[in-house]
Amino acid sequence: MQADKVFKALGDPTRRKLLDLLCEKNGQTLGQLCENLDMARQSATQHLEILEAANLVSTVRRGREKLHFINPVPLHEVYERWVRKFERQRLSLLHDLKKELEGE
Amino acid sequence: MQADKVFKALGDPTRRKLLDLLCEKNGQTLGQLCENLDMARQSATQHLEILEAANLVSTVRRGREKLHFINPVPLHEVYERWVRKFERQRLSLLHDLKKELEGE
DNA sequence: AGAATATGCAGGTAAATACCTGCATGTCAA
DNA sequence: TTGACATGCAGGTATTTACCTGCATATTCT
Repeated sequence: MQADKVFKALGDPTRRKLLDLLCEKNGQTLGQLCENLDMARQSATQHLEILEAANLVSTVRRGREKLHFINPVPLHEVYERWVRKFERQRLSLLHDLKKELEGE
Repeated sequence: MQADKVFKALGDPTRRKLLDLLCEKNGQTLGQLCENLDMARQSATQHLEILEAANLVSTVRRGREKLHFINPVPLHEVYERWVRKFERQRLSLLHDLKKELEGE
């Protein structure tokens, strides 16, 4: 997993919207995705390239079209490494701050 | 939740390291955190400000020191919105791609 | 074949980002 | 009260990012 690419990919509202669009209807072409985006096609292409580099989207060429599919695996890995770790200690981490605010 | 700030905050290795450092020992001062970072103090301050703006870190002033505490809540919210959604459909999303690769 | 369609490639710009140095302020302790 | 220490503030630079326009290539359909 490359946490860096995954988080950077998710750190942009356009790219999160692309994931949501693909979640509604997987396997859309570049053109279909662009219809929902309000930016030039080439800008959308760049966003999709970033999602692909983060392995969050896989593509398949079909004739002159390019189909885009969500790959949920990196999200799961990010969750395992970056969310569960803190989730496990959630209450004790909050307790640390509370104790300090109350004056030790 | 501000997904944008949270993901952008997580999209930098220094900031993820800061979270790991605080996870090992919560409530560290700026100076303590800097000792583990290999960059100027002011650069670390900027990273901590970004984590604080994303609400991933809360601070408490104690005399001339500033203590830093992890706040795990935004991570949990990001998980609920951005991971569980895809996790629920994980197998069907992967199936879409597999089907396409096999030629419909 | 030729026109329409879908995507790729090559730049170019403005704003954001991640660093830095230098100096100022506030706090503690002898 | 003065020196040492912890942090804050101001500004400066190089790189990355998120857009764009214009043109090229590849595929389909008539």
